[in-house]
Amino acid sequence: MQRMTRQRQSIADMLAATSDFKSAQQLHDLLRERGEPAGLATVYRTLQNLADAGELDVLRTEDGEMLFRQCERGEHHHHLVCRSCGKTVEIDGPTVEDWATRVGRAHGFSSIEHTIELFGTCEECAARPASS
Amino acid sequence: MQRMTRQRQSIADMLAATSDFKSAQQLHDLLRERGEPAGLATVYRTLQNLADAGELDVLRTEDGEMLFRQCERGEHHHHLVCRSCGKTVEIDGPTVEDWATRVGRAHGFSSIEHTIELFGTCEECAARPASS
DNA sequence: CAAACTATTGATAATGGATCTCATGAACGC
DNA sequence: GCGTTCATGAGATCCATTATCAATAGTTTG
Repeated sequence: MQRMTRQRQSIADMLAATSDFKSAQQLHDLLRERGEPAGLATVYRTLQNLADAGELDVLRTEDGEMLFRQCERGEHHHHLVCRSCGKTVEIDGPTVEDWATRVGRAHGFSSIEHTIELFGTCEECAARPASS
Repeated sequence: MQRMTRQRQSIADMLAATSDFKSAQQLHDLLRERGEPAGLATVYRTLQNLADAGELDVLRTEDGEMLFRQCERGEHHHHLVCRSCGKTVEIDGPTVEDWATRVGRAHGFSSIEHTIELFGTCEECAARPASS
């Protein structure tokens, strides 16, 4: 049975409140700062569960760290992520979807899936010299 | 100065001989089996160098492991990878490249990079019931 | 060819994200 | 409340990758 605990509630709230991709560690820190601490293991577990349930989108940074985000739309879409602050824009690209399956088929591949993520520096971070 | 050592030669040969994406660990094992062992650190370092020099393409598996492959073309391109046998086809998509930067700019992002990989089942693997 | 110079190697330690362990604590049905 | 059972979390563990650094081996030079 699935129980609603204070930690799960906090994590869910946190995710609902932000619109950026965050790592488990970041969430762990944010929760502590907010005075609603949760064990790191719990954060990881909860994120895993939510991701499995399809309630979170997951992606990996260049250095392999997992980032999570609660997305507005449930349907398939992609992301434009600021590599310095995590700011995220949801993108859909019918053009690209078509291109992907078309190219796949052309080479005799079936059950085609694709990974498409865009990374860049958002306006604010580009303006700022270099801080956190 | 860049020196040509036995290890580097072996690793380069190994990469030239295969057409599939391989992990550092796999290459390390293959080299040992072949009787041309190289330290794991050396394998990682060499792969890193080659990748930095743009002579290798890198991608990450779902569980975050890095895979390397020597691609025919030096220019930017993407891959269509068979998820069951690793067969890889090099893809280029001018359409997609444009789309990526266009979308990025439209949202005020700069220094835009993108990750686009296609996964599917190749003809041979689709025909075969289920083996390795 | 040998000495000297220095890039490279590699066994091993260190890192760091993610997962596992398991005794303790908290949800919730009754 | 009570008890059953799931959840928590501090710390151990895993595993890919990177750093350390003394020993080794390309290269150059005399």
